[in-house]
Amino acid sequence: MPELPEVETIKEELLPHIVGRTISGVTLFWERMLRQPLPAEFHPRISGQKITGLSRRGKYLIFQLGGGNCLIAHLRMSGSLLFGRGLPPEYTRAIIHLDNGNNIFFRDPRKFGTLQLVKDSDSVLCKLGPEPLSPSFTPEILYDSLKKRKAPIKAVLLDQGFIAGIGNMYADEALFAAGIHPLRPANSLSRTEVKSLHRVIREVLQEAISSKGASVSTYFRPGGETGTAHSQFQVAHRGGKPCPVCDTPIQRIPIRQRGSYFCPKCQPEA
DNA sequence: CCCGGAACCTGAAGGC
DNA sequence: TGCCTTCAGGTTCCGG
Repeated sequence: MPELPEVETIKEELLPHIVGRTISGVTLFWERMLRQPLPAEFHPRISGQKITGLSRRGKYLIFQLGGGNCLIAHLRMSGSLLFGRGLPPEYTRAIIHLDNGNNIFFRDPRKFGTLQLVKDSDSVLCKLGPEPLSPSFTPEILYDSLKKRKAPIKAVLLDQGFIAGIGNMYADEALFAAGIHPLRPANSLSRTEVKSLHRVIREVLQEAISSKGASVSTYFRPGGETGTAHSQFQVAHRGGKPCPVCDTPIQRIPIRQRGSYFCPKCQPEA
């Protein structure tokens, strides 16, 4: 599932191939992925637009276009963007055609991914919380915001309006690295614990970016390669296996309908 | 505002 | 073998 490190990798690897190119057209095989505007307005507005930049905010990818438009993509759970020419891969839901014959294939078996063309990217991105890797995200800000939340810390880390870009895998990894039980009420964390959590969130995300993301299930990089971050996972998707620190079997419990993996000994409930 | 649960989807995996 | 159920989870929407 693409989370911040996966989307960051896609952005970095796609960017050199597409910036400066012009979109000759977009093919939609699954129209419901287009959030706005309606297809009749979408096609004439995007065709012929030059791609002037590509950026990431949270798990969103933002294609900056000439003419004051932005194309915003979200890969949700099973999406990937594959770059190339030739026949579209299986499960391709949209194709962004470039003027030099190359394409961006939006592959998405689960059909959860979205595209939207907007004048102002902030209309979509304004509800996101801080970027965890930005300098303005400090331990003090994290502590103050956690104080206002009594939901399980795991659920709060997944709230994109609280902090942007963390998904199920990296939330589990960060909580393990900080030794914090995922069900702990967010407002029960001590200043020391929050300082530690703040540090490991950054470390876990930064290391995953260095490994080009985690290829569990359907994540691929634009060239079709996988990432290797999952090979460094301590607890995520490792239910029943021994904790790498203490050998206790890793537990899996549902929190907000999502599988949460943790070590009951290294991450005590109290 | 805050919280929890359903809905959106489809392939994979497990049960009988 | 084959049908059926369950699981996977990012986001949005809805109800309390």
